[in-house]
Amino acid sequence: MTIKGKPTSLDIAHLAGVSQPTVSRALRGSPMVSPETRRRILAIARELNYKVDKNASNLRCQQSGTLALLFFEEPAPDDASINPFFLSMLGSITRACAQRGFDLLISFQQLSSDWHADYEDSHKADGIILLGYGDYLEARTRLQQLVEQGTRFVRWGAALPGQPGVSIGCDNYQGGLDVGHHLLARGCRRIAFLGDASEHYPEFQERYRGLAAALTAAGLAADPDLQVDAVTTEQAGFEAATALLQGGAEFDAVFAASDLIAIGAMKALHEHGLRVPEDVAVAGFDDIPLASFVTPGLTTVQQDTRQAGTILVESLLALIAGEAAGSRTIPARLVLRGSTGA
Amino acid sequence: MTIKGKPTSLDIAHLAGVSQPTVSRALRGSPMVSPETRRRILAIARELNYKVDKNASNLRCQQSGTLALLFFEEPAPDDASINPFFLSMLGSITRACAQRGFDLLISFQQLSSDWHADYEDSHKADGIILLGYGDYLEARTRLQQLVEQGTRFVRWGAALPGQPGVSIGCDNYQGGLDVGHHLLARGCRRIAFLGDASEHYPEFQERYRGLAAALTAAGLAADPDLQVDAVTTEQAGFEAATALLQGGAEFDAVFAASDLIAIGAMKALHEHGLRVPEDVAVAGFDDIPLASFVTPGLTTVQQDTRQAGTILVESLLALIAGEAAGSRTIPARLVLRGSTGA
DNA sequence: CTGAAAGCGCTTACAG
DNA sequence: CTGAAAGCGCTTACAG
Repeated sequence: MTIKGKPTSLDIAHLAGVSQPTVSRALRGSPMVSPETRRRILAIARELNYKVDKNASNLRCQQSGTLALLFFEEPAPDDASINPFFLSMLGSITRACAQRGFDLLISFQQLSSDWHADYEDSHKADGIILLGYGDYLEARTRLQQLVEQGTRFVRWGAALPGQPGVSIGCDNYQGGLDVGHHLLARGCRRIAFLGDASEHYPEFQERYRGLAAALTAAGLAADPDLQVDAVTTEQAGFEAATALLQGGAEFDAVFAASDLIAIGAMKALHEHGLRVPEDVAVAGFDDIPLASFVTPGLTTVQQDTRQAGTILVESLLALIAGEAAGSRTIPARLVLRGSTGA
Repeated sequence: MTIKGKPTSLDIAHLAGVSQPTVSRALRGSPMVSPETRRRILAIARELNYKVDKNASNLRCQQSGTLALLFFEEPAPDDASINPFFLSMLGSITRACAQRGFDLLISFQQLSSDWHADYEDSHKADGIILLGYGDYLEARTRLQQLVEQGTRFVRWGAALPGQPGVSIGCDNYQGGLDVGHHLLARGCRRIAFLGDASEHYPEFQERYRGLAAALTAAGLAADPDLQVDAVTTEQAGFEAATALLQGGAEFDAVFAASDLIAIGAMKALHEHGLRVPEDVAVAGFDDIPLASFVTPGLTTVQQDTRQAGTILVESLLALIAGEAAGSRTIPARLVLRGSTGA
């Protein structure tokens, strides 16, 4: 007997001399199949390289065994500009999905496009993971829509009160506080902050608040002139630091809202003949792989991406299973390297 | 009329007072539907936020509208160690898929695991894109299996004669040649190569061959003692350069098989008190985003990831459509920066 | 322990 | 231009 095209469970059934449902049961490990029958079926299935058709089983079961990962980044002109931190998250999310037998569908979406719930509505995914340092105030409306439509989703971001849906994020405030304390302990007094510190970017805002709290505790105040907006790219960090230098601002340290910003800032400092850390100490946030490989190594705040990915996936699976899942904050950890003289 | 759960085409049909197939036709833009009927159906569909159930339509049409992207990297202990170059490819592949209305399923696989054709056999994907600097000789057997099973796939890699399946790669030989010529023109005579140069890694081997050809053309010879194996990580580059330095090797330039290796090597040189480019010139390969942001900027060979992603997707879609598709090589472009004194 | 039956939500000939 | 019918390949009550 020759089978044209991919084998189906009916083909296996004919070959094994049983009914098609029995094949299905055997393949799914149902206890209601005799060991002998199961063995025969599995052997044939293996020989034919049979794989259950996911479209059929998903249709029947009304679920997909797939999660969708959506990046909602600022419109980026070039493909290469994905933040390495998120790519590290991507790795751990992929792994967490695989461990639980879920596939991962990914998509890089503009904040502006009309993706909301598309993946779930079309049954392509059972739930959605949102990742990205986008403008929170713009994203908020869409998150609200998702909640109203009953879409299952979790997002990586500042886990603050009053947000729609489930957010998993690290303790940005504590991280900023730690960096502030550290820089102050190294003798820095005028600490510039590179990154948006408004409610548009709650994570950066929290980091800035942590820094400001450290300054206040030391009897100092955060100087608004030393805060320069920057999105999360080396280029933005380079430009922000350059602007600060050309504006004649005086500072002895830079706390960048992300490592990419910090690396761009270090380049600008270098080009202006300033030494790191002798003239200006620099600290970042994220601990991307390259943070330890720039010269000098970059002091930064590590976010545990492995843990983050696991929690994101587990929280989403809980939502899908109809269980409760709340927002959570994971710890941040200061990592000392040469850029602050450590 | 209230609908429980997600609306189906049958719900729309009832509401519009037509049959269910007519709804399907209208939604798919069939010309065999009167404008008036179509308008009514589309309005209702929009209002109910109806989306075609992909599982059902895929089952019916026997295709998935999805491509699978599989990374087959060396077993990596930590999630963060994905080569930024591939992540850049990931971005362009995602975009190319989206433009053509295909979804992208991704998976990070070990070379050792038993994924071959799993995605396609289970109808989860119509075809597979393979990405990774794995050991080619190990991968080869699996590629051969894929070809035999009739799986549609394309891979990024050295497009050399005699390989199973379709390979898309850049002109590694020309890139290595360009780097060699450039370093020689800067006065370098003893050029170390960091990276495996055996047939296990044909891309690296080609880069090395290019370098060797440049040396030969200048009346010099490649010194085997100056070639040190290294996989594509900063750590490996750091270790390879350190080994070279501690072994007392004399060299005035380093050509790293990838930017990550180069960045690790630069750190090692720095720690040994050697200046780049004054004491040792350094060049890499890939032009990852950070290459321009390390200090000094890294001279490297750019592979056009946008074009690569587009060609990979187009070639795969051609295979899926039953058309012929062959291996292709895309140009490499030397990018000069401070690390070679440019 | 196994089989006959129904049905998941679509798409596509086949009639009219 | 539209509808009735069949069927994609599964899974899961329901009988026995």
